[in-house]
Amino acid sequence: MAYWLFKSEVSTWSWEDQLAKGDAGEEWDGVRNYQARNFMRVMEIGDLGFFYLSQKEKCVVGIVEVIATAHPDSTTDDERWDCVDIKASKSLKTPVTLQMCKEDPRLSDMVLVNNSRLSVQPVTPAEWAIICDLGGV
DNA sequence: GCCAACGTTGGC
DNA sequence: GCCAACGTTGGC
Repeated sequence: MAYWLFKSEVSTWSWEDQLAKGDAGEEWDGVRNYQARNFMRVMEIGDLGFFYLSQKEKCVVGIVEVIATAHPDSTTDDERWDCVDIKASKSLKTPVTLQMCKEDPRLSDMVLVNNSRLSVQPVTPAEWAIICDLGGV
């Protein structure tokens, strides 16, 4: 099982939007970046991911679970783009901010800290455990 | 609102 | 296949 991080903006797709979808989940569409797409292509059902808000909030607010492996993105006819389906698993008790990640030396190698532009990224088991701890889950 | 970092496009 | 130009993202 692997760990990931999904980035969104509140104005596009908020954590509340994701929660509202319940166990049915929703496809993580709109990704137009090869690196991000390649990560989605190797995801497996049951993989977990952080739900991160960029721009204003800049924090991890929840945990999601992959419920469908990569399939064509329904928002485009361009066959290059695939996406997975995810459902909300749980909310963090305390959002973990980007600043907290940057200040924690154990997270200094995190992709989020070093390559802020990548919208879907891998998270190591160690990083996963640290952020869950900081988030109170 | 600015700007750095990065990705993509297209001419050669 | 290289690289300049351009567009986008996201932190500050």
